[in-house]
Amino acid sequence: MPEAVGVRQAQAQRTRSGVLAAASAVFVDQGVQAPIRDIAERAGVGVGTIYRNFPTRADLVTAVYRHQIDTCAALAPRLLEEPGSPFAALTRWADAFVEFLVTKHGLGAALGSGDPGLENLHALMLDTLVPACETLLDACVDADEISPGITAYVLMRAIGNLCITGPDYDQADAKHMVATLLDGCRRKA
Amino acid sequence: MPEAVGVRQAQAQRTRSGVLAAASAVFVDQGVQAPIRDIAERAGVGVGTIYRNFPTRADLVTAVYRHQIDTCAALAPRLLEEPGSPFAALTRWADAFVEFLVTKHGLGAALGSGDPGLENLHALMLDTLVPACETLLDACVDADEISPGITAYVLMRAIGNLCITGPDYDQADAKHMVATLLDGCRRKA
Amino acid sequence: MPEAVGVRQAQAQRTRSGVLAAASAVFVDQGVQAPIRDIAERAGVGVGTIYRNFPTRADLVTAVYRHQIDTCAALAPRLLEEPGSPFAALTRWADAFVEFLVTKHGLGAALGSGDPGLENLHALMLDTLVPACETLLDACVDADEISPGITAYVLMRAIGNLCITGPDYDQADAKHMVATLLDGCRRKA
Amino acid sequence: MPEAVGVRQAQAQRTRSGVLAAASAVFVDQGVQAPIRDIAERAGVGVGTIYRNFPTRADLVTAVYRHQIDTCAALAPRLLEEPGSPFAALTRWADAFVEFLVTKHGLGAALGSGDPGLENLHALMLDTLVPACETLLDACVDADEISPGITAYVLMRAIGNLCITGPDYDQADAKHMVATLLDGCRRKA
DNA sequence: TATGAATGAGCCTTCATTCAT
DNA sequence: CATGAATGAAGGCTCATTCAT
Repeated sequence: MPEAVGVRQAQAQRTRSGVLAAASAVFVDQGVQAPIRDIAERAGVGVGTIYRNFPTRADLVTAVYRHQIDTCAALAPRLLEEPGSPFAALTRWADAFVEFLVTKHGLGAALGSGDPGLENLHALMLDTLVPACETLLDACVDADEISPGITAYVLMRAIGNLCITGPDYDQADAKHMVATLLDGCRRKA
Repeated sequence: MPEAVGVRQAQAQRTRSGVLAAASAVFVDQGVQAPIRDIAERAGVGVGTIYRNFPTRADLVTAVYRHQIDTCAALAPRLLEEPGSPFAALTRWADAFVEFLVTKHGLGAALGSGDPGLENLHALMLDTLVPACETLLDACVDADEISPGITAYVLMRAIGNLCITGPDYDQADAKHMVATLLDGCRRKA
Repeated sequence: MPEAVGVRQAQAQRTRSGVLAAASAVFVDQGVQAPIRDIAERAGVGVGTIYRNFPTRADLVTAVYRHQIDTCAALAPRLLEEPGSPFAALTRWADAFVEFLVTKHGLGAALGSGDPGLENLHALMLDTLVPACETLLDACVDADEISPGITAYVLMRAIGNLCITGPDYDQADAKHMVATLLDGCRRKA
Repeated sequence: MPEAVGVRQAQAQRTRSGVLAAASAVFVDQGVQAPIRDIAERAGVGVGTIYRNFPTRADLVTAVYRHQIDTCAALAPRLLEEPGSPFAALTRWADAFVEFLVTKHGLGAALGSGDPGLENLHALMLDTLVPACETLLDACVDADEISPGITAYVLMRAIGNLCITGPDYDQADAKHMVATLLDGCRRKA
């Protein structure tokens, strides 16, 4: 009964997706440290199901953000191909990255926390976003728009940190500061 | 027996100091959310002693950092009086602030976490550091060195966030990014 | 596997019952303020199991006594239907109520303590026992056997208080005093 | 220096009185289980002073109420000497006892709790109030106003229990129930 | 004698994690 | 595979009690 297997796989996939959607929602409400049980309840599954699919919290966090990270990474080459200076492309890419971060409560803090167990999210960023950012940075350096000496990783980490918002430091402030930081990277004439 | 009272007060003061030293050390190791018990053990006292001296965790955190915050605030007017541009003074003050933050693991994260209960540390910063920073910013604006539109509070929050270090993003990186951010604040000619 | 679910539910029900039995026993020994841990140990379960089934102490206390309270309430109409005067029915109902109270060390005290958190036990009594007692009292008043002016609630509180036993004031004394109180309620010819 | 000793003794006595006054006030506010520290603070002394004067909580509770208990006991013979029936004297004495109990939050509950450690308060009542009550009861029996078979101790315990008040069972209700109980003790014609 | 800082046992509560069904 | 009941470690906080001064 090969169909039966397919049905079962499809069901399993649906369960996984449901968990991811629930986790995403709960992370926005409560941050990435939310109790596993809350996520299970929101997803309408047992906690065991979450542990089966995502043995560690970091696995879950990573899976939740993987798609958006991939999307963000894929944006870089497209921006470079568009007309305009490489620095403009970098700026627009940073906008997208910031947009991603500020809409996810606690993710920035999680990234910056050095929390072991979130290392694979860290690794995911290194593997996908950093290379994407690097192409943009390299293009800027080649165009003599920014000084060399700023690595993609450090820049992204800095941007990530700037996106940790709070009561008196909101998303607009974060965007403003990121823009200011990029401006500071610019090669002066 | 006035001496006896003095002896007891001195002993109590020593205990208090020991707790503060232990807390400071534990905060570096584990962050400001470290279990009270750990701090008590490090200080060689019972948990009750901690609660007696610092009824809430925020009281303890605040006490640990108050002296350094005050010192940092007092630096601002002195830097302004020295020869050199206001922007140079701002840069040097930021250096001191960064130095303060990066040597305290987790403080930046704590400040940025919006954690209720850390509100009075927040308040302490607002009350002492923000005015200090404001005098520097105002001087820079007056000297037409930076554009208006950046508030002291937001700038400090941004600097604070940039000082959340971790593996692959160390103190040197933080300083570099802060310098870059300040450079981005500069009025272009 | 519908049986599997049934098995699990049955097991959970057995656990719940075990907790209730343990709690009942511990309440007799130590009163309703006994540590949750003691109850968990007596039941042979972890504290988490108690909290899962009974989020608050009041939930546990209420559950322990609910069955007996219901039984006691259901007795009132049956006694009224039996031959004999309404006052005799009231007396016999009070006997049953006293029997219930004196076998539960500390319940009377708990009811009389005004302890917040035991409000729903209080409410349970108001909702079930007070109406039961009221029907008896009303019948007595209608039969001109007792003077109006005594409310069911106050009478039950008084009976409850009289059932707080101790050394030198045992169950027999409590019953004697309750009988005397009821006698005092009687309309004199 | 015999005067010096006298001065010191007088000072010690004043301290003791202050503690008793503070304890009395705190007991009314918080019940007899109030933290020792609260009493010490209200008295303006250190906790050690309380422990020195009253090694156990029961010692303190007992001392607080001793004077009032003595006063209440002394009332019995005076009431008997006044014109009127012995039962009227008993009623008036019960009124005084109730008045004493209901104005002391938690004392009734404490008396009824069987709490070991409050045994000496218990003993104090046995030694002073029970004999006083006994003379009244005996006089009533002699006058054929109440049936024998009710002991002074049990009656007082019952009255004490009836004085455990709460939100919906106030002092007036307690007095009413005590009067009803006494009425129930009365010999019927 | 008086003080009150210090101690630490004890209770409460949450939640990550396991595992029998 | 999914479930969710059960577990118990972990951390918070209070307060009775001791003892050096």
